[in-house]
Amino acid sequence: MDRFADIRTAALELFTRKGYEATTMADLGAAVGMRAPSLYKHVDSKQDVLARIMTATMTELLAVHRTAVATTADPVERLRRATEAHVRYHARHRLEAFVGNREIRALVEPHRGRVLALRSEYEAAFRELVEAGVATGDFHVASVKLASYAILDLGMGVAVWYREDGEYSEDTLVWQYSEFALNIVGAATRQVEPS
Amino acid sequence: MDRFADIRTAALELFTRKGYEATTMADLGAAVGMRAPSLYKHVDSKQDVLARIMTATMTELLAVHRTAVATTADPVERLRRATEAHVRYHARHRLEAFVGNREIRALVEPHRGRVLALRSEYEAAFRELVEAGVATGDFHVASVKLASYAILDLGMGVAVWYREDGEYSEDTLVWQYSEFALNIVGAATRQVEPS
DNA sequence: CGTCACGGCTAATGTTCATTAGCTAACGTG
DNA sequence: CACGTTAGCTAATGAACATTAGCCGTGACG
Repeated sequence: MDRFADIRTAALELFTRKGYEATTMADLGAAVGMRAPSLYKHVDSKQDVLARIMTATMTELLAVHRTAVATTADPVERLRRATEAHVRYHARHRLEAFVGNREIRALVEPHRGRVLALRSEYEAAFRELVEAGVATGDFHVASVKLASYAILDLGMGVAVWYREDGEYSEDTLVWQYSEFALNIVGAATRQVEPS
Repeated sequence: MDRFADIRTAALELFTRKGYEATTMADLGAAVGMRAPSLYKHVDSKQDVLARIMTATMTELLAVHRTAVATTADPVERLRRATEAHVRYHARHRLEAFVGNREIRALVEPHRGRVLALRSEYEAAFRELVEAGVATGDFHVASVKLASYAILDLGMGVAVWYREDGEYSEDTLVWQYSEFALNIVGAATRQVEPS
């Protein structure tokens, strides 16, 4: 079986719980049942593990975003789907998203630059989504940039506190947060009674 | 002059930029113009620096929150003021807020427990604010917890990207984000034309 | 049945740190 | 003008860590 997949999974958990710097190769080895030096049969370096996780994550996130907005032109629906994809990814892949957001500092060039570029691209995509809705008069915001940042930040938050076995199903969460996003841009479609 | 204040300031910048683990006592010393060992004339340990920063920050945040909601009983106004205080604090003390949010992992007991308790208290306060508005019918949310998390997350986001010399004044930001918060709980008071 | 690559191990290396020891210059106080 | 205290320094200490070297059992394949 692919030992690298195990290492990657263990690294996700450790990087999330202790952080990249505080995670030792011995920790990582122990988590997959081997000694630190043996890890080097599967990865180039600790930095390599982080870099692979982070680039894959950002690429994936960008991909789900593109898929989400691919099949409709309506600004409201585009933003809804993009937010759904955003929140769903941050819930379903919360460790990846968590590490991806928090450990950019630990990433070294050239990986750092690449990941930051992907992230800018992702942010720009949301900004354009909001802009489009403003242009059609569907959205009403004082600042496109602030509104899109706010929506993006919601996803990051989810990655921090969401638990698969927690109080909320992924769908409940996704649906609720999309509503929040539409509320933020002033495109509320319906009001919900308290539960 | 109080050398500790300088050290604290330098530590804030370094912990934000590189992270606690990646910051060395030599870095910190260099930032205030002394060698690493000399720092120990002013602080007990590296952990001590972090602990002092984090407890002070959480205590302060709780204090501004209490002041913000102290003088009105109207749920809408209470949430608005709490959000304003929240966002304003995260903008004005962005380094403190950033470190306070991100370095809990690096904090060791008993500080960690204390800071987490303060944070729970803060979160609970927001939850109660939303709950009160739902009770009076001013707010309309499917889940009090999700809505209050979403609002709290907005502040965290601000601490990440806000720059004092950036595009937005503190007031613009605070005002906009409070609007977002009220939108999130379905208590929108006005719509704003695009800028 | 030999052999070779794979994937593990222990031991060693060299570095980086936080922190401690112990020295000293400056300075305020009597 | 002694003198102790403050706040800096260099040197030392001891631990932790990423990574490399080199060894060995196992199992696939000829």
